[in-house]
Amino acid sequence: MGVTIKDIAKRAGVSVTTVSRALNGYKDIRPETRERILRIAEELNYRPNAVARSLVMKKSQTIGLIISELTRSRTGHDLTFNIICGVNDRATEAGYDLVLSTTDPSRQEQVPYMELCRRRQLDGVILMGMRTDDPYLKEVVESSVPCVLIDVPLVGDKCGHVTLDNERGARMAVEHLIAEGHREIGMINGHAQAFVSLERLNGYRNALKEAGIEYRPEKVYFGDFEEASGREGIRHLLSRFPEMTAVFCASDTMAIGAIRELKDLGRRVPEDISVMGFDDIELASFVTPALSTVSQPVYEFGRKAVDLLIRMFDGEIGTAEVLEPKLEIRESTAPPAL
Amino acid sequence: MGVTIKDIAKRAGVSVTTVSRALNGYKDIRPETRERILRIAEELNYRPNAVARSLVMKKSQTIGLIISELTRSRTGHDLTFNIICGVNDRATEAGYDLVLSTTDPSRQEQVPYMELCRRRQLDGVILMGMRTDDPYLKEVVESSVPCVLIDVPLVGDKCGHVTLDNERGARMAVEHLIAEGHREIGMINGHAQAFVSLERLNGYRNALKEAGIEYRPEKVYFGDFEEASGREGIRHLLSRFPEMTAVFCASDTMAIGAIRELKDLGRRVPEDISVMGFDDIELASFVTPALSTVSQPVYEFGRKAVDLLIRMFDGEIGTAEVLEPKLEIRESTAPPAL
DNA sequence: TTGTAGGCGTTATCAA
DNA sequence: TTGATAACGCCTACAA
Repeated sequence: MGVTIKDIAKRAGVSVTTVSRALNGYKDIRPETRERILRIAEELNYRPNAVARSLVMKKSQTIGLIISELTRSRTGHDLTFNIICGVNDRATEAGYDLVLSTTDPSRQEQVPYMELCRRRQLDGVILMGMRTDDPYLKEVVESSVPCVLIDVPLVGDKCGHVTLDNERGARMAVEHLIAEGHREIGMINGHAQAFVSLERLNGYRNALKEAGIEYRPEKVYFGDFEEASGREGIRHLLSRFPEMTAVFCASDTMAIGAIRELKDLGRRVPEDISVMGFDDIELASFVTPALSTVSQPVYEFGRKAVDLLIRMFDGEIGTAEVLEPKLEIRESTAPPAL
Repeated sequence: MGVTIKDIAKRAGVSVTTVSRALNGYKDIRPETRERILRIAEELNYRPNAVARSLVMKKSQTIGLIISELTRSRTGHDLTFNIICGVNDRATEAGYDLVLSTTDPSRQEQVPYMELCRRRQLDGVILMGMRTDDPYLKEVVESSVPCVLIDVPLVGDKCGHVTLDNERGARMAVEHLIAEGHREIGMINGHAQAFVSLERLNGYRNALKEAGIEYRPEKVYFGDFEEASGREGIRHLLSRFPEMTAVFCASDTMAIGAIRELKDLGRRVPEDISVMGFDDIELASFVTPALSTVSQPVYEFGRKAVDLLIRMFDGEIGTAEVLEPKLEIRESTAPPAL
């Protein structure tokens, strides 16, 4: 079907070796023959067969993007999508193809991600959406194929990660609330199986501490990043701490849930209570009131992940890429009423 | 590095042929040897090398998902993402890997998508985001690799598509407006290079016609699906037809733009003017007022696309899969004021 | 500067 | 029921 170097060789009256050399830009070849071969390749509209090449080179020029529970959670959509874009753009620029794959906790047991790597001879892998209790995690670190984790702070010889300075982001958010005069600040956190939850909690605590405000664990509700848990969280917190004037949420989705619940409860945002989100998803600026939040450069996450991976291909060891958050103050936060 | 059938053969004291047969479930093999081989494969943690297999089988068990301008337009994100999910889920179920690829109009010239197909020996391709004037279109139809187009109504021997009944969707939307009592209805359409724009325009015209309302081309503004053009569109229309009491937009994003512009103009939605969207993106139910719109089963688009592709692998010819829209009435539409 | 030969891991065609 | 042997398309010593 397709044109092969054999066809070119025949037509050019040389051996396949020579064709291969010419095509791959080797210099031990007479300029004339080289020209001729290139011309013929052009004429025949030759395209190298990446599959055959991969087989012999043991490199596929392909990186895998493995996403845990792609479809499942509604929350991550915006984030996930932008990371995909970043990964895709950078990979394309660098001449790599991208294979997309997903795992469910259930499916993971049976078909570990390493299988994909070996099966397709992936040069490297980017993983996102993994929980701290994910059975894959150890497999990843021990693995011999270079991998980059998103939001999982592991570093190894051939394993790096890119993440946000989540502690700092959370701290900035709470500091802002404090600067506006709040002192009774609750937190609706993500689930404890996400690294970012822990880090954001630290940021919350540190901000309180610096301001001389006592940290009380009961003021932190653990949700699951989704809207419903934002609603539950705010009700839970409010029933116990009616004096609360502000709440910091570990995701915009939960913040939106909280705002909606507050509306149902007849409380005004931000007049009665300020709500701060995290992520800066597209929705954040469209809801009413527009959400104050912490913005993460997610598209950049994707690009950096590919960069890091490629550097590991070139022999570097894994590193941690920590990107900076940015505070995005909109309408859902304000000084507390007197 | 990896375990190959050769290793298994050696260990089992048989030839690679036998191993291959055993592994692939051929039946002309003695049960004992078969068991033994399987056991050894298990012990050695053997994984077939898909690359080698692809080379000889001339099939890669891989389908390509090619998206035009993935990053570029903000509009399609939600739609695009859900289609990706659908494609991914169905492909995984069916045992296909997915390679993601994007094209820019600029890049398209140099690296036609066919190259990817040949390079990676893709079994088939799903294309989305293509415009009617896309130079690729003819390449696609002429191509020998099976392909499925999203929202481009082409059918061929090895080419099918999945789309929405856009005419019907638009008609339903406008009929609803008419049923509520509107007679002065404008339209903010997408750009003319999208097939869906044409079909939605037809739906708008047909609904008017059936209701005995004169169709006037000047009442249709051609935008580009993005928010800004929704703002422009509504201003343009309103300046010419101040009597307008409702507007039908060919995308939610434009509808949201229109609503925002109306707010800036001091007009209330839906009291002063009703706004109907199209797509039912996530945002639609979160904005204020919540958007009345036409919902498309995008996730299903993705799944159907893969289904269709696989059927073509099995010898069927390309067909058209037309899915049904659903009206989603929320708060942005209401009967006109007297 | 060029060609020969071998191999990458699999499957497939024939014999045996 | 099994095993040589030859592909698949490409790359790379090694030889010429």
